[in-house]
Amino acid sequence: MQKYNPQKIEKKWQKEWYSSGDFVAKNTSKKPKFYLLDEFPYPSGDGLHVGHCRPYIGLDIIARKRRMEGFNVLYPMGWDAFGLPTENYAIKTGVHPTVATAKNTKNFKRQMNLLGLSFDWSREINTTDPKYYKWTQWIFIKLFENGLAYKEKMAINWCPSCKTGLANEEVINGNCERCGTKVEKKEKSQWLIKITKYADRLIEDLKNVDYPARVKDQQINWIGRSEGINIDYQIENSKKFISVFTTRPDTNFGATFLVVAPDSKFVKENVELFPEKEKVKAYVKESLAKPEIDRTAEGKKKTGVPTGWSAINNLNGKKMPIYVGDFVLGQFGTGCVVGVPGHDLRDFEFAKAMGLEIIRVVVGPDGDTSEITDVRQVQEEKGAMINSGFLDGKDIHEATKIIMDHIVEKGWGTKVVNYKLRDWIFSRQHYWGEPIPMIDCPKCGWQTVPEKDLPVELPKVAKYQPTDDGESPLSAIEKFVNTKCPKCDGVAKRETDTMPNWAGSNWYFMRYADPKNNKEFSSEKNLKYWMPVDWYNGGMEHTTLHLLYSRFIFKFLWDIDAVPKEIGNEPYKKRTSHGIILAEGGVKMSKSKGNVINPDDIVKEYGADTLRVYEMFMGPFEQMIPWDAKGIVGARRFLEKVYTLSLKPEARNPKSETNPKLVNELNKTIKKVSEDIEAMKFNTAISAMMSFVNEWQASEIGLDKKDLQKFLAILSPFAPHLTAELGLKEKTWPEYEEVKETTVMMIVSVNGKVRDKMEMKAGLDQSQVEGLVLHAPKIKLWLEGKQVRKIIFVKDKLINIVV
RNA sequence: GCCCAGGUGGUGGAAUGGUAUACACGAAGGACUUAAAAUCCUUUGAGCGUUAGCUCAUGCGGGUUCGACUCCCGCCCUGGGCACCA
Repeated sequence: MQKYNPQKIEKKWQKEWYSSGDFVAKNTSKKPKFYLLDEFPYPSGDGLHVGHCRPYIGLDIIARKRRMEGFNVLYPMGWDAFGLPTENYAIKTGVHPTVATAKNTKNFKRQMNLLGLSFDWSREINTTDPKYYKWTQWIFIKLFENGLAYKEKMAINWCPSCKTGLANEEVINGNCERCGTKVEKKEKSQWLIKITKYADRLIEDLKNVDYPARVKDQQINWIGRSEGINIDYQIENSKKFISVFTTRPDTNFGATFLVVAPDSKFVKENVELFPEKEKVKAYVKESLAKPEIDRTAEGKKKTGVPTGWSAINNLNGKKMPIYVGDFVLGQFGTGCVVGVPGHDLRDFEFAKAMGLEIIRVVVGPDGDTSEITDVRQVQEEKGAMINSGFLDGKDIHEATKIIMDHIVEKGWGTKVVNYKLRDWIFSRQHYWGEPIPMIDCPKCGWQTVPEKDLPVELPKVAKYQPTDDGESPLSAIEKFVNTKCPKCDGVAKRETDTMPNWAGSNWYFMRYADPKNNKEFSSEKNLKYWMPVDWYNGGMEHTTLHLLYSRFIFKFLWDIDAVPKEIGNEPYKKRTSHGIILAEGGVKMSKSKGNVINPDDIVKEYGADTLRVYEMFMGPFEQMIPWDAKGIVGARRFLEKVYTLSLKPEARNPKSETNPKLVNELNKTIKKVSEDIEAMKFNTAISAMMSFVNEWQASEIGLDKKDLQKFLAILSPFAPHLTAELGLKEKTWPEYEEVKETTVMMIVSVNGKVRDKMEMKAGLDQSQVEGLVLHAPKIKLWLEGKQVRKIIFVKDKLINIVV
């Protein structure tokens, strides 16, 4: 008897597949196209661990099924290789990042091929290849030319450990996304991208894509749209106005003070004029020195100082003192809020801390109209108006509409929409990234590098170390920095900051359509054929980073006709997310904990097909799941069984015939597997095949030649090497016949409790079943002395007698 | 605090209104073997009972329904995201 030897057969078939070009997608085909994509990895020196493999295997199953269904499938892979670990490795060892990257990608590719993944390697891309990042730079230039890239001096998030600025999306709980260091505020001149201009469309167009609800929710939340009104209040004894953003103008009769943020424009412009300017200056200095996280960590404790100025409420002429307080954010709205302490928790706390007046303008729960002295009386979201002149008695929502129109009509303010989303800080002070292709001319200002001079290549340097003063290491290289102005030919300097590591992944999915094009980032013809991506899988951690950024950049390129209009303005039709694999015991796998499982070891011990089946069987694809070193043997045993049973003589004998019961089971299994793969329910697809194999093993005569082909076909996306070895010839996805059962197991219950199961002919109607059931001795026992009140009947399934 | 997902045997999980615990791991017993491994067979939610069988059990408490892991209301816990966003 031959023994299942995966190590031997897997090598053989991989060699065959990768040399034959079986997985190479064609740019023209009579077949319908299907573009399947998983996020490309950062090739770290540690190599792949088993967690990386899960999404690749899952999508590989779909890719293989689609090919069998007659699609021209594009399933590509590449490397998102700019980033800090490689740079840090270069700093430590002096090995150039290009060299380290080449070594790492080679290792990653070896590991991927070890799993038999059906990637089209003819389209392999690398974001650090100058031929690739030429186009990343080109996109930056287009953004600049269209007014969406600008340089501004501002307080940015600064990671003192990585020595670089960070985007808001890269700050997690006040810490650096990469290294966890507490982020500081630092004044720096930075390139920013106006993603906020696309905020509405990034929300609106989610309606047209098939993403999981949690992904849509998170993006919508992150963008944080709020509709409201900017009200201008005149400053007492002055011609100046102060503008305030509010979503609740209905409560404006209850406004008793104004608070401006320490870093707001209003403070910057007027600080010298404040009667209390010394107090204000001291407060501003103190609060800006605090890292943002410390400020919020102090929770609800409100601080502030009066400016000495007051503003006048247009509605009732009331004088409202203006304070500076750091619970107000400088970057949101106008950097200034109107305090309605009776109906906003934060305003209440501020009023209490400063001893300011509190006016009730909304009736509280149970009709409470008393003076507000306690936090629990602060009514925020519902109620009817009171003490508010012409709004009295109205519901707050109705009152909001009325007062908005009133304020606009009177010319006291304008309706506006604000977003939590900020413009994207695009400058990094590191070596290993795309140089920003801009030149600063003392005469002409910022100029783009002409397209013919692209790419601006990273110069060879001896020192990669980022500097403490926040300057990029490139700034020390005079040969790189000093250049000529493309406009006036005068002496000018290059931008020395590089792009964030998200830049290369903004558009990579389009490069796969045309990876070797030297004239365009991707040809119109190929984009029209392949885009949009039909199915994009990736990690939840990218929802408000890469996924949002790349949707934005795609929309921009669509707007400027860099991509054909007919492919639509969303890059990805469907998005799914995989759960990460945890180490045994449910903790994260990490090098420092020493609990990382390397797929190389698993393949060596059990074979790639076993690893593939196990990773798909462990649990739901989208769910986080711990690795179980013992559990994997179940997958191996299953494949062993398939191997042994497939080599049985009847499967080789053309005259043999499968018994009808097993044929029925096979049909049901094909149906289940076909449907489950589409829903990414790989775990239940495998359990159905396991059940089938158990039946197959138990039946005296096994599958015949034809049925064996069908079974191997549905197993092949999961265990492609094994099924190829067992002689799978079928290149199409098998069809199934709908199984009609002749007998059914009728569930008999009394008062909803199962009391018996009776086998009977299928298709009987209620009276026929009643006849059989009501006289059955077991049931009679339950009905004795009781009156039948009602009978519920579900055909071929269940009968419930209510007594 | 807000938004989202989840809570089922010893373990991973299955079942989206109709047989709760499929499939797999582990464990126990048995067969084969000089022995072990591998393989195969049996048992495996808890309790009561000699058996037939009965009762209880899907985080907790209510509700809807002939019937609820599944739907509704109120809690508790775990994970993820956001967080003084006016």
